[in-house]
Amino acid sequence: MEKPPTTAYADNPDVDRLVSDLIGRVADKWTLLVIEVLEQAAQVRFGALARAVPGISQKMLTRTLRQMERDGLVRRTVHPVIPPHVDYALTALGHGLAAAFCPVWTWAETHLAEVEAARAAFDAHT
Amino acid sequence: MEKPPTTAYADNPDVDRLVSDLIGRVADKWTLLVIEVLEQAAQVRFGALARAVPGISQKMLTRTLRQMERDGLVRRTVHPVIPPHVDYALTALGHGLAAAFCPVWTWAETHLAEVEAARAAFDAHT
DNA sequence: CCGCATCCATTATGATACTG
DNA sequence: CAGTATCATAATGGATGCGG
Repeated sequence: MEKPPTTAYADNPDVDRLVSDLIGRVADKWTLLVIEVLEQAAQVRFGALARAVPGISQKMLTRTLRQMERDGLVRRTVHPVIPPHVDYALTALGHGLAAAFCPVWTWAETHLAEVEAARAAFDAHT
Repeated sequence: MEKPPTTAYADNPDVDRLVSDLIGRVADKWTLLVIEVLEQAAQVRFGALARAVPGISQKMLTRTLRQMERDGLVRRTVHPVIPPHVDYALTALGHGLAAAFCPVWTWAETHLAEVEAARAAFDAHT
C-alpha cells in the first residue's frame, strides 16, 4: 500500500527496508568514485570520467551513470555533434549525496594508515 | 564553484589511489548495513546480525565480518561455550566510520521520495 | 544448536571488438 | 567519442555438512 509522504519515518520497518535498498544501490564502489569526480567539476564528459576513475571499465561506467541518472543523481546532456559529446553533471540531489559522502572521504584519508596497520596485524596473527 | 576542500595529501596520486581502494572496500553494500546495525547496539551476535540485515546470506555475512575485522573495524569475541556464542562489536575505528556514514543515512531517509519520483519519471520516458 | 566452511548454480563484472 | 554486444572470469547466493 501507499503511504502518505510524511517526514517522520522514524522506525517504520517498511521505510527502513526501502532506505536499506537505497543505501545498497547508492553505496556502490563505482557510484561513490563517480560522484566524487563529478562533485569537483561542474560538467564531465564520458571519456574524462573513464580517465578520472582509475580501473573502471566502460561497461561499468555506462551502467553506473545510467543508474545514477535513473535515480535522479546526474543529468545527462547529449550534444548532437560529430563526434558525439555527452556531458554528465550532478543534480541538486546528487550534490546533496556528494556532500553526505564527504565525511567518508575525510575518514578514509585520515584513518588510512590505521586500517593498513590493522590489516598487517591481522595477517601476521594468522 | 569553489575550490573543493582538500587535505594535505589529497593531491598525491599514490595516496589518492589508496584512498579510492579503501573507499571501494568499505563502501560495500553489506559492510554499510552491518556497520549500521553494529552502531546501534554495543554487541551483536552472529545470528542477530543475520536477522538484522535482511537479505544477507550467511556466507556474505561471514566474509563481510572477516574483512571488517581485518580492517580493524570490528572486534570479534568468541565465548567458548556450548552452544557457541560469538559477539561482534565496532572498534573505535569502526565507530568513526559509522559516524562518517551517518549523513548518508540521513540523506537516504530525507530524499527517498525524490529518488523514487526520479525513477518513475525515468522509466516513463523510456 | 550456532558459527562457518565447502560444493554448485546463478549472476555480476572485466576485456575486447564493433557500430553510429 | 560514446555506447553496445560478446565471451571469459570472478563474485555471490543456496544448500549442505561438520565441529564444538
